[in-house]
Amino acid sequence: MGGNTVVWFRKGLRLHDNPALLAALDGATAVMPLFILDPHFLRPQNVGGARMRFLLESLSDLDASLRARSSRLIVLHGAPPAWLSEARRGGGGGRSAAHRGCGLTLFTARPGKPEEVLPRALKAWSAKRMCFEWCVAARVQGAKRTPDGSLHTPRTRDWEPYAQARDDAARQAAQAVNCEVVTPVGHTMYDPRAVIAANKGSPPLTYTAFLKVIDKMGGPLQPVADAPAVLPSPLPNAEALSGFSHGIPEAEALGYPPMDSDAAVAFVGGETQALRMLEAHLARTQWVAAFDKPQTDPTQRILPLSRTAVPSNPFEAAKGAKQSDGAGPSSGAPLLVPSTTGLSPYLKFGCLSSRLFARRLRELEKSLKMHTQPPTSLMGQLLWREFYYAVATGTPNYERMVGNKVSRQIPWARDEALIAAWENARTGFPWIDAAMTQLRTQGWMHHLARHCVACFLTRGDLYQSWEEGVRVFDRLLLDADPALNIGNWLWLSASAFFYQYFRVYSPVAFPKKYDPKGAYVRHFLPVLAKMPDKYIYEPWKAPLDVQRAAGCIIGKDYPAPIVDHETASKANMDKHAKAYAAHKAAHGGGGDDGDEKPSKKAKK
DNA sequence: TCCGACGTTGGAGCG
DNA sequence: CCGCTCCAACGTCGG
Repeated sequence: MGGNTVVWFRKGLRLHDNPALLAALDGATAVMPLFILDPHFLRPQNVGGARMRFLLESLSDLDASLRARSSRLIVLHGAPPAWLSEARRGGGGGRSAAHRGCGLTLFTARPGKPEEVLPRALKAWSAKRMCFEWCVAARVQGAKRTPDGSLHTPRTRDWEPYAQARDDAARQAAQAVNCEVVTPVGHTMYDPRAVIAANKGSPPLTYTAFLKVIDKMGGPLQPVADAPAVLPSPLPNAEALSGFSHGIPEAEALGYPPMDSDAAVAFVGGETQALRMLEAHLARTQWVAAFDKPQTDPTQRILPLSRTAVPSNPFEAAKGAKQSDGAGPSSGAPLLVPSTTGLSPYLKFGCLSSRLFARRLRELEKSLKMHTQPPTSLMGQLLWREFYYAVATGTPNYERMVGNKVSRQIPWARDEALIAAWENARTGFPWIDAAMTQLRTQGWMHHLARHCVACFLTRGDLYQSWEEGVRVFDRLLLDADPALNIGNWLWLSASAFFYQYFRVYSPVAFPKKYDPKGAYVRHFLPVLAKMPDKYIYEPWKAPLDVQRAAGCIIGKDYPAPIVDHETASKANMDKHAKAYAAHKAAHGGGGDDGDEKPSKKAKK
């Protein structure tokens, strides 16, 4: 063996429990840890500012950890400085251009794609082996329309998700220069392909079925390895590839506007912070033991911590601090802890290994007399992730409704104005708009808040396609992981996995249970800061003099509600019932696949 | 083939 | 504040 080896990082931005990295180290003389800033992801239409910053921070952290081990991260991109300054000036940008944080030009020429960079790099470095993490092909592309407007995504039968095409191209590039390619599974505990195989060739479609399958399979396939103490150094001047720039840029240099002040409080990217957060959570033994997902509070906010002085244990630091109900992110605001772990962004980028998390959880659970169980326990949350990965891997056209066998075919309405109102936090429902504002500024929402806004956009109120929701979440969430994001949208829209469409979240009653004084809404929608508690979730009901006193006139300072929730949700239930009946009519008599459109003549 | 229990997280009204 | 029932209405699994 021996020779020069490349470890190509995409997700998996960590040194601990990194199978691709370990495979690269085996017998290598020089190891080039490589990250390519893919222009596909440098577009605010595809990746929002908060996630781009999280990524760049994660890269800096990885670089620092590598440098402490006599190595370094080689970050290559094809953007010459002139291209970047062009980006900063902004320009077009389609429908996204008006959004905060989305003022960047749509680029037609996008140099520096991995399939351009890799052949040059492998050749220049005389690489004998390249290792990268195997990745499920579920990348979501921008929304597209058919001329008749009936479908939401292209109907090309052989349309290949982005990651699949990228990785295939990488393999070919390596083969062309006789470079061996190794692609172990590192992102999940189980190889999704093995789960599918163990279930007779198709993914399990219920959580309990999934649990049975992995029980049969035994433990996770891969052991959990520590970070290597030292790495073979990369070739000197490995970065010097003509035609490409190198180094980790600032988000501003990539054309992103300065960070929103509220965004600054949320998450700091990188493996170092991920492990720190993990330990902080595991130290709260009783909290872990009692963790019961549906009981966690969606209105708790992320702790405002300084990006330069992160407390080693935010939960200790938060002790004694009171929840602020003031408007806006005031300086010196008390620390607020999320009611969940907030580790999802770290799992998405692989700053934290799910297998390390699971192993530590299992150890802790063994030491406890009693603890909660899947699906609602913390371990249960990690297993949901595995479940969705198996479904995503085994479902062609997973990212869209048409041609997706697990998705019910629903005749969603389409109204650009409604979608835009939802996306831009202008629905007139404070709970929905506050949650969407948290998403837009911080890149994170509690799971139950996601339920509410997803139900609202789809089956609950607006009856718009879940694909529109996927698109927005995919851009704005720090933790946007297509397999999980799409799976949850299928769930919430009652298109797959969950079918009790008559259980609709009320944008008024639901948040009241957790936060009757509306502190969460007041924080994210300062315009409503002075609205009396009684009207905080339905300000349109406040008498005009109350609105005046609160300095917030509905219809002027804050939108009037774009739908009547009671009327809309009832009408939508009826539509869903008809769509289900059409499905039953089409499949009841031994019908085949789900290609046929929902029929209008469905029986009641 | 039928029937009942179950499914991570609904709302409203009642006692 | 809790636990319970009902609400028009679901599909899946197992016996």
